[in-house]
Amino acid sequence: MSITIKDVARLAEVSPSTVSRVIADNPKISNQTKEKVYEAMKELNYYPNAIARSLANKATKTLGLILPNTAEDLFVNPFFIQVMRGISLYAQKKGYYIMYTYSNNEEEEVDFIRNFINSKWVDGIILTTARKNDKCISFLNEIKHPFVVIGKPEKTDGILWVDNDNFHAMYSVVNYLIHKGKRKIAFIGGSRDFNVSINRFNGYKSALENCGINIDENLIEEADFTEISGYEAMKKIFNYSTPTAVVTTDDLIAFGVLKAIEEVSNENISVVGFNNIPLSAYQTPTLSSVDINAEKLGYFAAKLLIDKLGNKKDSINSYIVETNLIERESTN
Amino acid sequence: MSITIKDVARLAEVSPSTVSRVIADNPKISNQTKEKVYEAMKELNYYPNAIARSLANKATKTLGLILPNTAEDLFVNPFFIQVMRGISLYAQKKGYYIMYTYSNNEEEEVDFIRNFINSKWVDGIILTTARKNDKCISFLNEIKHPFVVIGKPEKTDGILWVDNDNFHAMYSVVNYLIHKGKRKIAFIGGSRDFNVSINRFNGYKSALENCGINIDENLIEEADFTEISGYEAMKKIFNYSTPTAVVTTDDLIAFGVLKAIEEVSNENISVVGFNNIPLSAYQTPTLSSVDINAEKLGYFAAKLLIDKLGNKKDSINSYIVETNLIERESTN
DNA sequence: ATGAAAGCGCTAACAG
DNA sequence: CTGTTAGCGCTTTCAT
Repeated sequence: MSITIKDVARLAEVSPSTVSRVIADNPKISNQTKEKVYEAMKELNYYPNAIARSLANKATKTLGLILPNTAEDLFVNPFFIQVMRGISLYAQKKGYYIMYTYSNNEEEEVDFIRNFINSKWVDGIILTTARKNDKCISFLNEIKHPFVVIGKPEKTDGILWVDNDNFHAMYSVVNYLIHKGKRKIAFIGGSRDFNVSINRFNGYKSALENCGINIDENLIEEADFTEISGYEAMKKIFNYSTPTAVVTTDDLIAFGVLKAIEEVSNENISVVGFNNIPLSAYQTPTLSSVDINAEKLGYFAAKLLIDKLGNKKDSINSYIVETNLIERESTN
Repeated sequence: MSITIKDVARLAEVSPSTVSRVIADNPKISNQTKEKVYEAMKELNYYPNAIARSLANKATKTLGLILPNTAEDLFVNPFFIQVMRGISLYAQKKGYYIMYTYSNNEEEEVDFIRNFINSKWVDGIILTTARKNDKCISFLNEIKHPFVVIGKPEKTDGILWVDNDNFHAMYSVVNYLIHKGKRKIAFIGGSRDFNVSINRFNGYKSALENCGINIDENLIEEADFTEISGYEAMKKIFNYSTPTAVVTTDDLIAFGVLKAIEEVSNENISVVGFNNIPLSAYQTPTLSSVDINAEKLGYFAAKLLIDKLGNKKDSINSYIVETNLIERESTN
């Protein structure tokens, strides 16, 4: 009942293959017949059937997006929505579609990926996080299916990825604090299971070393991505000594730090968060935080993958997205 | 190079159609041959090609999700992420896939919908908002393509929709405040372009009327979904008089109200927000707010649509998702 | 530059 | 219960 290529062909008095060529904008079709065909398409209100095209082309122009369900801060942190929007922006430009899926754990993620690929639904996969020893990455790498990772994977050979320069971002923050006269700077970071955490920690260390400040292990704590955990980590540090500044790898952690500081009512301790979630502008004091430009991360992830799928042979295989320190009251 | 149904057929020594029937779990296939076929599939590591199935079935088992790009609170309000998760939950259960798309305005939304449908990508559409005089709804209604709306549409005949009982939710809030002894209750609502706003306003009116309290037009203001706008609306009300409570249709508006109240430092004015976004727990005072259960909205939207697509003839065509007032300091 | 025909992988009458 | 056959709508050699 749908109008097909045949109907158009009949009306335009050409063969179906000619119509197909017009759709694909094949150069060796005379402008004259092109016109005829376009008119017929318009008259019949014809739209190509994407499924049929996909079957014949063995490509769907669809990307599969793997979203984690676990991230506790999924609702507080607009990271994923921003990433999705960035992806969508580039994908739409290039006529690509996005399918998303949530999974509960790494195993399930691999299952979804396998399903996406085996059923031939997607041409490529976008992973929204890079874990230590990531099963999704190794799986995709093994079967050699096109994919891109948001976050820097451990081994990067031949893998597409986008990320902030987390080392540099933290390095800059610490440097900035040092130049404000702070020398006793504590570090409270997230789990070392995530490559981000490690990279940020290294940035912290290098900045200190570079200024000839000794690393004090007692000023370094690990926390999970919650406020309470940040609070406790700060308490621990206070038990040892009082730093003049605290850098963290996540805003929620920083919120807890602010709370702990409030209790000792010391107004001279600077605090910096990471991710610049909306809540940070609402803390007292308002929290300075590093904006990671999540939308751009998504945009370039899509670009990398789509360009690769388009067989641009010489295409680059990674992007670094810049970060910006948003200065607020907590670093005044 | 992919393994197809034919390869399986050959190995299992049956015809392709038999294999197809096994995939579709057709009841009239002997268990014996079923086993044979399953073994062959396993041995060959066969997976059905979803595209080919879709073409033959004239159905993709895919839903199209229309996300707005305009919503200013997209990043502050986890509404959409929660809705997406709810949708995904039910869809995965039923073997459905989700494609999402962002659009910049109503026109563009209609374009995306048309494209989704004409290209035959999706079996049904999920709209995440119901506007006054909604073009997407009327378009979909016209072409009679299956869809579901999150939010109650103006005319509901034959349309699938899920929503909170916004009338009742606001009615309850106002009632609750009255029983706390408040009688001079102001209302600051969002644009009447959204059906939600209208319904909530009606709930407000009814609750007052029901308790024999006269509606005072000077205590009623409209605001857009921003803090500043809420602040100004509250200022306007203060110019006229000082209410004992303020109900709003959005947390951001309520934030502005809190700020205006803080300036006159009156601690006896109760304030209630709507949506219960994470930020509300971080205000001073912490903001009481109505939780709308966004994930459930998504879940039931998917259920409604998928069940309909499954031709469950007697299936219901709307769901009401409950709301909960989360009491915090602002109503103490 | 254009047409004929085979095929992408699966499904669904129809026949037996 | 199972096989044969003809599509689903589009693309793509291979001719001409």
